[in-house]
Amino acid sequence: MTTKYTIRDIAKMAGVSKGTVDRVIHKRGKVSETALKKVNAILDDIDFTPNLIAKNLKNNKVYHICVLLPDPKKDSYWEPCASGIDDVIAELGVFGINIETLFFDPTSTKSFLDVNLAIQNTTPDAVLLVPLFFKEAGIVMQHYDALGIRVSTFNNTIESHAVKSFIGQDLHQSGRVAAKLLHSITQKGDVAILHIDEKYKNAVFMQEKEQGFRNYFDALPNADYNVLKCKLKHPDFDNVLSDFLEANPKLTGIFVTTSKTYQVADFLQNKDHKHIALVGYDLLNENVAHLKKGTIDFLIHQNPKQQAYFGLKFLIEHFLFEKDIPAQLLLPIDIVNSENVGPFMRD
Amino acid sequence: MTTKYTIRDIAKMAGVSKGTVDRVIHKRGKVSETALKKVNAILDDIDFTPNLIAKNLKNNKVYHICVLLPDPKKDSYWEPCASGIDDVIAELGVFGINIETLFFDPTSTKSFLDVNLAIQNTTPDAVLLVPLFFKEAGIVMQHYDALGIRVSTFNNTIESHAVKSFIGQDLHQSGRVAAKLLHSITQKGDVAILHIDEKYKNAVFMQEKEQGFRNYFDALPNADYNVLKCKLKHPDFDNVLSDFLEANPKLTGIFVTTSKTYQVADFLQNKDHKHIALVGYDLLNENVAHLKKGTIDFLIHQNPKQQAYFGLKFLIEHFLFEKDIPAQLLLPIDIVNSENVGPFMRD
DNA sequence: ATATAAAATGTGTTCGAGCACATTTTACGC
DNA sequence: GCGTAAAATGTGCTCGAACACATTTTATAT
Repeated sequence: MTTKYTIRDIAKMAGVSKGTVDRVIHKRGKVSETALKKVNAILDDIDFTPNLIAKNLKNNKVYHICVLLPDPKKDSYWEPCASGIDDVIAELGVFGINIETLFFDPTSTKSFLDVNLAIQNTTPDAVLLVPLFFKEAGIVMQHYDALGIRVSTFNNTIESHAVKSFIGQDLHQSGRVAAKLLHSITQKGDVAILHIDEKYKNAVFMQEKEQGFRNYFDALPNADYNVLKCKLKHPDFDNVLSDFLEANPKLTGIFVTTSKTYQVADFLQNKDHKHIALVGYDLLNENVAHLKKGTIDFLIHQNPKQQAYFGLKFLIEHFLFEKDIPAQLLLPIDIVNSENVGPFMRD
Repeated sequence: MTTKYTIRDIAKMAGVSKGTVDRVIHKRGKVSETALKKVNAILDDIDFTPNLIAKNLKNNKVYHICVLLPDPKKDSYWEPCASGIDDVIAELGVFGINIETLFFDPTSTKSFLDVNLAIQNTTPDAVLLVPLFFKEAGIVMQHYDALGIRVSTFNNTIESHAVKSFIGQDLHQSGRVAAKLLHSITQKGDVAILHIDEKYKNAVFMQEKEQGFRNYFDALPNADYNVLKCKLKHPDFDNVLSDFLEANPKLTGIFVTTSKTYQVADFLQNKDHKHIALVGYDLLNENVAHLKKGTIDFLIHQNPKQQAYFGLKFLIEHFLFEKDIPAQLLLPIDIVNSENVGPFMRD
């Protein structure tokens, strides 16, 4: 157990006043060579960490942080983020913190730009956002950079050196997890990657998952598997899928690369096929219902709640306690079946 | 955003001194009816939460908390706990906190009692412990209770009303998860529950898992499965297991109820059977090696690190920020295969 | 009415860091 | 040696809650 020193203790030990110690610690100058040496000698001896409680009390600042999410009303995938943010507030709200949550329309780049502009006008201390649109996100990141506003991102990466911190998952590995799951369930046969076109461009993320998925099967020693691929898009979703299934009777497993997995499950449960293994993404209510019925075998949980939680927590701890924000945090890729889904859903 | 009031603000609003406000808030008496009414009127109007930073600064107490674990040298299952505790210290160590980690021999009830006695003599503010031995844990819990020392437990439950807080997993559900996994992999055939006798009594936990496992298969509509059971114990581990496998040629899956799953995997990999699906517990290095080789299909992660993390964090936040400690926290039951094991292992 | 106890209320200090400002010391020119 | 600017150093107040202690008000008895 290390003794806790105060600047007053150090001042006494060095034979100077606490003002001088303070100037040395903060390198504010106006300190003679001799005094500097005396104080540094003490500081080298002991490990002094200033009392952050006292520091915060003196500071007495309410940090203002904006959180910018795609509107959960447009895509319920984002719903759990709110509870992640609430958790952070419950945890760190005792220190003065002002969190403002804002939404943009995930189908509209304009909405994204507009809301970011509004945020910039309020000059918050930091921003946590989902950089859904590559180009536009890059632009707003540069604006924040110029304004000296710290930004953290989560959910998806963008190629911008303005991004200082990212929370998310390894999507390539995520594809491998899906592959391994289908491999475990099906033993052999044809497996299909199924992309469902979203209104907004997440094609890059789907590709990363696909690559991981293929990468796994490619490396298998005996070629028991064929990896097929199918792109679905409304309104001819049902027709294309129907044709695809008829064309591939040996199909034993399907990997859906988006959270719209339930749409495939809806389709499959109406046909009375032999069971086709189904692995997809995210704990939407619709997906969980299929998971419990057995139409979906496994869901991969991308954990938007935890992503928002850590993103916000890191920012606040950075301001309050001067902690470093990790450049990247890759969260575990949670495998969920009908039996362990419970605790993941209490949000 | 709510304005932050201080006791001085309230004093001014109520037309009294901050001393009176303080007495009202802390119900210290010595306040006239009229003053009480005036202050309470203001307190009802606004929601006043005292500045916990200032409170802590005034308090200026270093809380002393003991953590008591089974010795990781005797059972490496406990190794990750240390890093969970380190995480808490990294997070909350800026407030004066003195955490002392102690170990007991998981094969010796005497060791458990001895170390607890030693802890009681140091009169810490709180204790976090693994109540491995039912009877002895119950006894020490009562001692702590009598001494007014707050205790939280994790990993396993004991029937004692002295237990105020428990962090762990739902073991019955955990057995169901294992069952569902074997069901997913094997489709049909015989499945076996395999208990490996430990030096210390965790029979009750193994039973809970067994009940969950059976419960799942019992509820399946068509009886494609037989659930078998086998108890293994050194030194005739290999013989008994060998006989069991020969006696049950239709066996397609095994559920091992302890972290010694690798011992079964070691055995299976030396026989050149057809593949028998294997599901077990915990991310010991030996287990993970088998997981990556494919000898073990799934591991259920009991997450000792997170258990220790939350157990300790709750205690500290209780003392520092007056937060309530949940009576029970059941952590997610993590399903781990060869592909998502990575992020769980960075400890 | 007045002394005196008792109750009520107000004041001032503490916790540790940070910073403004006051005070002291040093340097340098004449 | 002295004056003055500049550099160095020290002092004191602030943040908000808590609590000890000082002061004022009220109640009760004589």
